This record gives sequence, structure tokens and C-alpha cells, in this order.
Amino acid sequence: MSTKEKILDLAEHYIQHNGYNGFSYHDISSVLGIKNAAVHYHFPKKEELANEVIKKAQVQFENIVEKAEVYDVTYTDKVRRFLTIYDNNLRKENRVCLIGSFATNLDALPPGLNAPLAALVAAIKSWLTMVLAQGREAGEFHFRGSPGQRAALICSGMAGALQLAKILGNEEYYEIKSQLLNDLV
Amino acid sequence: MSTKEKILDLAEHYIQHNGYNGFSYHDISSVLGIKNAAVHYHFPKKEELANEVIKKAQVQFENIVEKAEVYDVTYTDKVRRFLTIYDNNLRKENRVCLIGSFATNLDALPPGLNAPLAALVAAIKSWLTMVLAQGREAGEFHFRGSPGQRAALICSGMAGALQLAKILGNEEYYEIKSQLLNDLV
DNA sequence: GAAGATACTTACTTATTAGTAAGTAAGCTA
DNA sequence: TAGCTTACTTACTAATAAGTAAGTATCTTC
Repeated sequence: MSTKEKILDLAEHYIQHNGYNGFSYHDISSVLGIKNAAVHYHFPKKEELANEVIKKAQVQFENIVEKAEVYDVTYTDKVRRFLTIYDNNLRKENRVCLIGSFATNLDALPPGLNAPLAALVAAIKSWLTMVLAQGREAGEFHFRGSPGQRAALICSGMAGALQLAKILGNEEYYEIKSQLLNDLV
Repeated sequence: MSTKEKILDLAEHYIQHNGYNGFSYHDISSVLGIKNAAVHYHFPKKEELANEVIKKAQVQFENIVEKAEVYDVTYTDKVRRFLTIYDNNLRKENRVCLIGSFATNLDALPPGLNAPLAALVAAIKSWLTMVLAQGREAGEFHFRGSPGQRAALICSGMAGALQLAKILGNEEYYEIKSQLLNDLV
């Protein structure tokens, strides 16, 4: 893995553990055994670094969508595959949802991050809404409310679950996840 | 309102808008037209300031519980009263849940905040679990899963809803809230 | 009316922050 | 082999951070 990729991974790590204002270029460089100027060489501004982290999440989401398209036959499987994103965060030493982290510290963020963040959230909500609508159409889901509302609830519930897990432990996460899935069928 | 109370209110404001690491004593003092040392006079360390904010939230929660005990006859009303805490955050220029904010930045927080935070979350979950259990016993609720699981889902969903509202707008919040309530009955 | 407490200000310190300018060693390219 | 590019280091800067020590004005209490 290149230094640039390592920096990006560490930035992601810190954003999801400490928040955007809870880490410095020195934190990253010291872990990698390089100087903070080397981090600035790859990502001149912290805002650009955060922007790349968001882009990476967007790509990761698009990969999930693609795999769901190819491999998953049931809509439940598609939703479950989507939720592995959150599972992975839990496994990575109790990371919080990336979007949740940015949203929480939104007023202390460079304003340039707003647009890419909104685009990512909109893409996720739109895809999940579609999957839920189709799943209901196919008779697989029987939830109350509109697919859009339900999609918003799932994203919020999962993001909140990761936060709650940090304080009360991981069982909370799995219980919330299973309820969200149960309320779908 | 005393300067001390004003400082506390501003700290709460910043924690819920910027996160613990997204504001400074200078941010607070400049708004109040005093010097940063005056803030240190009332709250010597930032950790103590944050601790007082948590205590304030604990008191606020206990007031809600007390009022629910006295005024609310149905369990639905008790839950609705509890959810006004989140409504108020939304109204206050889209504040995020206080606990959610601390949880998100947990790894970049003074470790002394961990215990009071966990105590607050435990108290909330415990009370809400009780209300949901009694409401189901009384035939008022018919949700799936255990009351504890359902309580965790409601707290997570509401915290996530406030975060989602910051990015996609306030309608998301109300839709999520109404779904959480609908899934109860 | 003297003594102490309250609520600050002035004037610092030390540490950390994002960011930069200039230099360098190693590898690739014409 | 001369020159360019890549990936850094060295050595800064200016701003901001939390926190402190000493001084001061005002109010309260005996």
C-alpha cells in the first residue's frame, strides 16, 4: 500500500474515531514514521484530505450497489449487504458512521465538504428507497410508511446504533440492526 | 441569567453544533464580551465544562421523567414527552443529540467524561425500557422485540435523525420520528 | 469601615495547529 | 548523462489552543 493510501486510511480512521477536529497531520505522520510535511505533500489541505475520504466512501458504496445488483436475488439480501458497511465499522474498533461523524461536527467543518457529503447521503437514500420500494412491490417487505421514510429510518438507526455501541457496548448494535430488519418484513 | 449559566449554555450550543474539539474558550468568551480567563474562572478545565453540560442534560432528563410521571396518563404520551428533547434540539438551529456528539468524538475526549456519559445513557435507556414494557403490558403498545431493544432503537433512530436532518433537511427528522412512533402501536 | 469573597482583566506561557519554502536523494526519461 | 519528476525532509511561520498567576473593582459581611 502506498503512503498516500496509508494516509487516507488513517484519516478515515481518525475521522470516525475522533471527529474531523480531533486529529492533526502530526497524528497521521507520526504513526507512519514520516514528517507532517510529507502528509501535506500528498494532501495540501486538510479539507482535501477529508474530501478524499468522502470520495472513498462514495466509491465503496457504489461497489456495494454493484455487487448487490450482480449477486443478490432477494431484496432482503440487498439490504443486508448494504448493512455490512455498518458491520465493518463496528468491527474496526467501534468506528462511528462516517456521515454521522461529519454531520455531528458540521458547523466546525470547512464549508467545501458540505456538497460532496450531501451528494453521498442523497445517493444512499435514493438507492435504499428504491430497493425498499421494489421489495415491497415484490411482496418481500411489508413495512409501514413510505419507502423513503423507511430508508431514512434505517440509515439513522444504524448510524445511531454505532454511536450507542461506543457507550453501552456492541450488543446494542446487533439488537438495533435486527429490529430494523424485522420491522421490514 | 448569570455569566456562568450563559457559558454553560454556549458550551452546550458548541458541543451540539461543532463537537467537543470544534470550539475554544475564546469562542465562548468573545460571544459574551469577556476574556477567555473569565471562562476559566468559572470552569477551570474544559473537561469540567463538558462535565457540567452532561450534568445539565441529566437534570433535564430527570425533569422530563418527573413531568411524565405527574401529567401523562398514557404511555404514548410519556414517550412523546421524552421525544420533545429531540424536537427542541431540532428547533435550536439543528442541534445534534448531545450524547451522539460525545459518542462521535469519544476517542478524542478527556477520559473523565466517559463515566458520566455512560450513566446518562444507562438512565435514559432504563427509563424508556420501563415505559415501553409497561405500555405493552397495558395493551397500548404492540411492537416486536424486547422493550430494551425497542428503547435502543428509538434513541439511536432519533439521534441519527437529527444528524440526517443537518444534511438533508428537517422533513427527514419528522418522518423518522413518526415511523418510530407508528412501529410502537 | 476593615476583611474577605466574587467576578472578573491583564498579561502571560507552553503546546499544538495547519500550512509553507527550500532543499535533497533516488529513480525515470530524452 | 543531463534534466525532470517523485517523495519526501528540514526548518520554519503565524495562528490558535488550554491554562495560569497576579492584579483590580465591586459587593457583602461582621
